[in-house]
Amino acid sequence: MPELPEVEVTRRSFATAIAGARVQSVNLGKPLRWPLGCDPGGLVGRDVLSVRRRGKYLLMDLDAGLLLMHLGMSGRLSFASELPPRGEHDHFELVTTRGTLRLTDPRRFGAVVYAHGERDAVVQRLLGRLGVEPLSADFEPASFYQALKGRSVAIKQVLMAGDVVVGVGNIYASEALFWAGIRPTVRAMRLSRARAARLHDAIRQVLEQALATGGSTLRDFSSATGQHGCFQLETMVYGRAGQACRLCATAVRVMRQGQRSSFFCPHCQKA
DNA sequence: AGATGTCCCTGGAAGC
DNA sequence: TGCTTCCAGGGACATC
Repeated sequence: MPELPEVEVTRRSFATAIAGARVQSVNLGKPLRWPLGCDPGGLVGRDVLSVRRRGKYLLMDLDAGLLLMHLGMSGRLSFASELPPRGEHDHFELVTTRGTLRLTDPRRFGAVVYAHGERDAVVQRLLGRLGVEPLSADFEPASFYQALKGRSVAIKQVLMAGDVVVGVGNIYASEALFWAGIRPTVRAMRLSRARAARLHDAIRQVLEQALATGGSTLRDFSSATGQHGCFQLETMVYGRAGQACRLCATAVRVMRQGQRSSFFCPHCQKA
């Protein structure tokens, strides 16, 4: 499932190529998570200026308005001058003078939403509460520690919520907590300054490592030009319940937190 | 305000 | 072998 590294790899794979393109037509499949929010025909003739990323959202700036795109869990973008015929899971297509951008999403948790501009209510609703970008200079240990101070829930759930730091999904949350030596159940406000700093570093390193290796995930992922990650992410705990920890050989455990699976090593990760 | 639970969807795995 | 059930997950939303 696409988390920050996969979304960023996707963005980089087509952002330059599509910049300057003019929209020629729009094709819609089955409904996605939210309606497009405009007449598809109204996009025809618009120019694509750039593609940015905020959290797990891609923002495609047009000469008038912008498109917010989210890959959900199973979404994947393709961009090419010639794509295979549309399949049953292809639910959004932007045909442009530079090529066709296509969203393939079997589970349809993804979305493409039009906004008139940055101040549009839909932008505020979707992006307004997002936390800091973990790979930016704004993500620094002191303010991260302060943000955790106000939260009484488990640290894993705070990471996943996205209002403190964005882009960290179930896989990278589990992995970062492993590297930081912190059990997923520890209440955020109970973390010491030193442990918060270790977690801050772990989040950065896990995401940067994934990004550097092409955003490979456990499941099928490829960029908009069909490139796969250059290796399968070797997880320490995620998806490894019952298997030996790669550091200490203790059996990795799995538990449920807020309807999600959390994986941890009971020896390497302390309460 | 923060915390909690629910829902959306379908492919694949597991269970019978 | 073929059916049914469960599970994966992001994140908005309603409710407390």
